[in-house]
Amino acid sequence: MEDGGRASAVDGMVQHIRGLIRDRGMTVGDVLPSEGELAVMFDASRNTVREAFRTLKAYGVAESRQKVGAVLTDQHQTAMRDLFSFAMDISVDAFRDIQGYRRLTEMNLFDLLDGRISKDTLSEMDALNASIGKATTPEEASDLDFQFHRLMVEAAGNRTLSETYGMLKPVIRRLMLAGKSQRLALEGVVAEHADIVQALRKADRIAFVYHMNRHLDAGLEFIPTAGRGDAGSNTGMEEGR
Amino acid sequence: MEDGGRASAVDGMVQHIRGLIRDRGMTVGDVLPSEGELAVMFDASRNTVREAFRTLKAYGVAESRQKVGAVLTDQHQTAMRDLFSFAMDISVDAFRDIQGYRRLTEMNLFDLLDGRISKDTLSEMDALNASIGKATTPEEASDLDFQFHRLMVEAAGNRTLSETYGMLKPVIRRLMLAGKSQRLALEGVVAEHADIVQALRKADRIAFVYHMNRHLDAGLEFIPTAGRGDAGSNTGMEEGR
DNA sequence: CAACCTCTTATGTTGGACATATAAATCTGC
DNA sequence: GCAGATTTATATGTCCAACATAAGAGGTTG
Repeated sequence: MEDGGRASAVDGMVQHIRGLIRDRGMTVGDVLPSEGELAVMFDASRNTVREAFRTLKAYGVAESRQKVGAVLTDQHQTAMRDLFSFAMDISVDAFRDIQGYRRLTEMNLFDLLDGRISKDTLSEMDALNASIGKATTPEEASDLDFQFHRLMVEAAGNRTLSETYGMLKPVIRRLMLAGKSQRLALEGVVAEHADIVQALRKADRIAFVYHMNRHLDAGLEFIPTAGRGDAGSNTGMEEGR
Repeated sequence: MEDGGRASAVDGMVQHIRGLIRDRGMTVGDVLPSEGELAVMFDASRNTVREAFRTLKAYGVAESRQKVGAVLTDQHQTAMRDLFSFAMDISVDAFRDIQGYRRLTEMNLFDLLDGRISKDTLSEMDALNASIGKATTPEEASDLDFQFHRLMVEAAGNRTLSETYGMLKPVIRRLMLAGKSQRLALEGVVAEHADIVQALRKADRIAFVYHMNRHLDAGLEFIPTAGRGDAGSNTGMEEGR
C-alpha cells in the first residue's frame, strides 16, 4: 500500500524499516533486526537492505556496529551539518555569502563575549594565534585559523551558535584555505587576530567590530569573484578518509 | 578529530566523489562518472560505489537515472524534510534544534536589515501579517507565517541565509503548524509580528531582538518537551512522493 | 522525414563468497 | 570458584558475478 508505483526496492525498504520503527515504537538505543533478518522479512536482498541502511545513516538515524547490528541514534545534528556542507559544494559562489554570514554572527559576538570570556581563553587564543605564524602548510594554518575563531565562538556560550559554526566548518575551513599559501597574507591574519584579542581584553566594542570587519573582509580577497576559477591542483583535501 | 576515525570504504568513496565534484567544479545538472568507472577509478567494488551514491541521494545532492548515470541535483529541501520527518520518528527534540537555529539567524538579522529593508517590504510584511489573522485553516496560517518570516530573511540580501531558510522550509512550516489551531495563539503571533515590524520601522535594535526572542520562544510552547510523548499529532507526514 | 526496431550502455537487484570485528561462550590457571 | 585468556558464533563490511530493466543511440524502412 505504501509502495508508490515506481518506487525502487531500496526506497521501499527504507519505508518498511521506518514502519518497523514506528510500529514497535523504537527510540534511540534500540537495535534494528539484522540485515539478513530484514532481507527475509521483506523479501529482498541483503544488499538492498544495506543500501536502505545507508540512507538511515545519512540521516543520522541509525548507526551500525558489527556483531550488534544497527542501533538507532540521534545524530541528525551531524547529518544536518553534512547536508549543508555538501550543499555548499554544489551551489558554488556561496563563498561571499558565507563570509557575509560569518559577519552576521561573529561581528555580533561582542555582546556575548564581553565580561564572559575568561583570561585563560584569551591566552589560549593568543597561543593559537602564535602557532598560526609557525604553521608550515596552508592546511595547518587554516586549521589553526578555524580553531581560533571557533574558540572565540565557543566562548560566547551559546550552544546553537557553536553547533552552527561546527556545521559550517568544512566550508569555512575551505574559505580560510584560500590565500594561506602566501606568507604575507598569513602574517596579516596573525596581526588581525592579535588586534581582535586585544580589543576583547580592553572590552572595546568599537575596536572589536572594526578589526573583525577588517579581518573578514581580508579573507575575501583571495576568493575569485565569480564562476569556477578553481585551480584544483592543491586539493589534498582528505578530511575524512 | 570528529571526521577522522575509522573510515569505511564507502565513507572514503563518498569523500572521493565529493573531491571529484570539487576538483571538476561540477554543479547542478552535471553527470558523475558511471558506477563502474568510479569503481575502477578509486579501486573499489561497484557495490561500494552504489552505497556511497545512496548517501548522496539521501542528501539530495545526486539522483540517478538509468542509462544516463548520476546527475547532480538540488534537492536539499526534500532531503531536509525527509531527514526531519525521520528524526521525528526517533526523538522529538529535532524541533528544538531547528528553533535554536532560527533564533541564531533571525535574531541577528537586525544589522543586515537596518537601513536596507525598504518601506515597501515593510508594508508587505504588514499585509501578510494582517492576512494571518484572517486565515481560516491552521495550514493557511502557518503558510502565511512562513511567508512573513521568509520575506524578512530575504530582505537581508544574503544568499546563503535565504537558501538555508528555504532548505528548512518544510520543517519550519511544520513547526509553525503546531499551536496554530488555537485562535488565541494565532492572535498572539499577529501581535508579535506587528511588534517586530514596528521595531524595524523605528530601527530599534533592542526592541527587535526582544520581540523576536519572545516570538521564537512562544513558538516552542506547543512542542512536547522530550522523550516519546507521542501525542499522535505528528502523523501527518506521509512518505509518498 | 518520421516511425519503428535493434543495440548498447548503465543502473537496479540478486545471491553468494570471504574478511573482519566483537559479543558471548568456553576454557585455563590459580 | 573465579578472573583472565581463548575460542566460537554471529552480523557487518566488502567484493564479485550475474541477470533484469530502462533508456539513449543509431540504423532501417515506409
